[in-house]
Amino acid sequence: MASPPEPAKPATILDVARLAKISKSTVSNVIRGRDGIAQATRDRVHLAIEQLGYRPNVLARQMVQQKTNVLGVVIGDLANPFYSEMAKQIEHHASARGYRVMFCDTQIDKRLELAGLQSLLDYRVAGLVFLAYAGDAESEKLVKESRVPAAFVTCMADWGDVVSADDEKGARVATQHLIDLGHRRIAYIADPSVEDAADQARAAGYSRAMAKAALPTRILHWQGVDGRALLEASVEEVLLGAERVTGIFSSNDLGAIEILDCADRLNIRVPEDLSIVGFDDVMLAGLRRINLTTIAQPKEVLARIAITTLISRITGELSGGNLRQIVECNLVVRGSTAPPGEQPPGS
Amino acid sequence: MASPPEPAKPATILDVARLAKISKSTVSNVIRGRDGIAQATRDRVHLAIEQLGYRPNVLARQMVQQKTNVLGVVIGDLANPFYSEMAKQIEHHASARGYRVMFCDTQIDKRLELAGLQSLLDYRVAGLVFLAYAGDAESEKLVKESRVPAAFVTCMADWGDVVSADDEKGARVATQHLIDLGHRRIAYIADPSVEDAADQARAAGYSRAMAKAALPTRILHWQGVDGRALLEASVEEVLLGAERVTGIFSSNDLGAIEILDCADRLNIRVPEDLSIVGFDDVMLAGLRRINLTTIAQPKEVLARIAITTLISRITGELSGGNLRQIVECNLVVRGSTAPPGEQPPGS
DNA sequence: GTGAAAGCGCTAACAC
DNA sequence: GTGTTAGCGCTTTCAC
Repeated sequence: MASPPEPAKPATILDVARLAKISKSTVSNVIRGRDGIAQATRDRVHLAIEQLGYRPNVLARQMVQQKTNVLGVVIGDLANPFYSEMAKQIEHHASARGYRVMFCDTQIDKRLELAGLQSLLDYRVAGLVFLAYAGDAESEKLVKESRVPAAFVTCMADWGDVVSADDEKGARVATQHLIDLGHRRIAYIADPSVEDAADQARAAGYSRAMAKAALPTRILHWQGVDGRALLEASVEEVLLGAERVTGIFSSNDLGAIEILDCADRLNIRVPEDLSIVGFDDVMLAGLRRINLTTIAQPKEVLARIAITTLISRITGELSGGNLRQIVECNLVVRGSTAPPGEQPPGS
Repeated sequence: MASPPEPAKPATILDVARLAKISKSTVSNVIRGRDGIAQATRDRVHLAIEQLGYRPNVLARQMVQQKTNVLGVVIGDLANPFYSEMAKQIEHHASARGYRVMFCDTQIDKRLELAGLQSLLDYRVAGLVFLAYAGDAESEKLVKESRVPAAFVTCMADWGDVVSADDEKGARVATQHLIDLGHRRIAYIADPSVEDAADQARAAGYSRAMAKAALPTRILHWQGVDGRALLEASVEEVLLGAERVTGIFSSNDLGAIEILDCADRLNIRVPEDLSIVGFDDVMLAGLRRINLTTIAQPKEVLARIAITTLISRITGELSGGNLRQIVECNLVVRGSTAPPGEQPPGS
C-alpha cells in the first residue's frame, strides 16, 4: 500500500519548505516570528506546518545555538518534603516560562554533586538552580568555567545570585516567640539536612534573640541524618536533666518533628512541658497530629524570584554583580508552643 | 603561563584530533570505545583529551543520533510525598544507568499532561516514565506516534509496560487485617490523588476480602483534593452515626492521615474506637505522631524494575508485547489498628 | 521579501 | 588501523 501506518521520520523544516514552495530559511524565519515576511507567505507556511504536523527539532536548534532551554536543578534530597515542595515550585515556574528542568539529587554529597553538575553542563543547561549546595570547590570551578549562570535558592554561595528567606530574622522571631511565652532555657537544635549557611544564619538569629534577653544559649546538633541522637548531650539530658530546656527552636521542621517524637517517647507533653518551633512550614507541619509552630518560608515566592532572576541572566537582561535577594518569612503559631508549665514528669 | 584565564569556547573533537595528530573519526572511535585501535593512538588521544579538558558535546551527539539519554518523568504532584519518594528513586536509578531525567508535574490535569508530554517529546526523550497518568486519549496518541517507549509505574495503561504493586492483594491484606482484628463495619475510602486504576484494584481487593468474610462493603470518596468532606455521607455520620464504621482502609496514606485528623477533631480515639489502615508507607506514616498501619509499596524495587525495563526497551534488548510486572507489597502494622473496643464516645 | 550557503560538533559508513 | 566524507535539522549572515 502507498502509505505505511506510521511515518517513522517526523517532518523536517525542509518538508515544510517544499510543501509551501518556499525556502527553508524563510520557513525558519516564519517560525521564529521574524518580521518582514509577507502575510501570504506566512499563511502558506503555517498551512504546511499544520498539514505535516511539523514540530521543530529542538535538538537541531540547540546544536546550532549551542544552548538549551533547560535548567539544571540541584537538589539535596527529593524525599525531604521541603526540597520536594520547593522543587515543585521551581518546575512550575520554569515550565511556565518555557523552560524544562533536569533534576539532580545529590544527597548533599560533594562527589555526587560534582558528577551531577558535570552531567548537567554536558547537556548544556542554560542555567542552574541550587536548592542545596555542598560547597565543593571543584563544583564551583566547574560551573564558573562553564559560564552558566547559577541561582542559589535557600542556600548560599558568593559566586551566583542568592534568593533566600531571611533566616536570621526568622530565627530571631522564632526564638522571641518562645521568650515572649516566658521560656528561659531555650535550645537551638541544628538538623544536618539544613544548608550550612542557612544553619549559621538561623543559629545567629537565635543567639541574638537570646543575647538581647540576656539568656544563655545552648546549641545542639543532631548526629547523622536520621539519628535520634545529639552530638553534645543525650536527648534525655536535654529534655529531662537538671538543666533541661523548656523551649526548643529547631533549624527545620523535620528536626522539630524528631524532637516531638523524642518528647512523646519520654512522656514529655508538648506544649505543656516543652515548646517547639520549627522552620520551613512543610505540609507535614500543618497536620493536626503534628501541629507544629514554625517559621514559614514563602516557597512559591522564592521559586518565582529565583527563576525570574536566572532567566534574566540567561537572556542577558540582567548582568553585573551577584544579586542577593532576601524575602521575609513569618511565624505560624500552632499547637506546639505555649507558656512553660509545671515541672515535667519525673523531675 | 601562556593559557588565557578562560577559554570561552570549549575544545571540540577537532581540537583533540589536531593535538593528537590524528583524524577526528579516530578520536570519535576512541571515545566511543570502539576496538581495533592501536594502543599508542589510544594513548595519544587520551592525553590530548586530558590536556584540553575536552568533553564531548552531548548536543551534537544527540543531534546526529536523533536520540538522547534523557528520560521524561511524568509526575502527578511533586509535593505529594508518595510521588516525591518515587521520583527520587527513579532519578537515582536513571542516573546510575547514565540517564538524566526531565520531570514534568502534571497535577493530573489532562491539558498539562498533554503539553508536558509534547514538550518532553520535542526534547526527544529516549523513554517516558509515568508515575501518574491522567488517561488522556490525546496523550496516548501523541506518545504512540512518537514511538517512544513508556513505562507506567504505579499506574496503568494498555499501551506500555506496567510496573505496579499488587494493589488488589495489598488491599485484601489490609482489609483482612482489620477483619482479623474483629472489625465488622469496615469502609474503604478513596483519595482522589490515587490513580484510577490503582483505586479500582484496591477497591476490588477490599470488596473481595469483605465478601469472603460475608461483610457488607461501604465505599466512600473524598471530595476534591484537600477537602475534608466525603461525597457519599458526612464524615460525622460515617464515624459517629448509627451505622458508624470501626475500621477504615484508605486508598493511600495521605487520605488515612486525613481521617486521623477527622477522628482527632471528633474526639474519636485511634485505635481504640477506630482502626485505620493506609496504603503506600510514605515517610510520614512512620512518624510516631502518625504511626499509621499501612501497606508498604516497595518504591525502590518499583523504580528499579521500571528503569531497567524502560532502558531495555530503549536499547532494543527487550521487544514485543507490553510487560506487566507486579511486585508484592506488605503490611506494616503500626499503632493505628487494634481490635474494636467499646462504643465510641457520644453513642 | 526571499533564498543560497555555510556551518554547529559529532557519528558512521566506507574507503584506503 | 586510520582517514575521508557525508550528513543530522536547524539558524543565520549576506546576497539578490
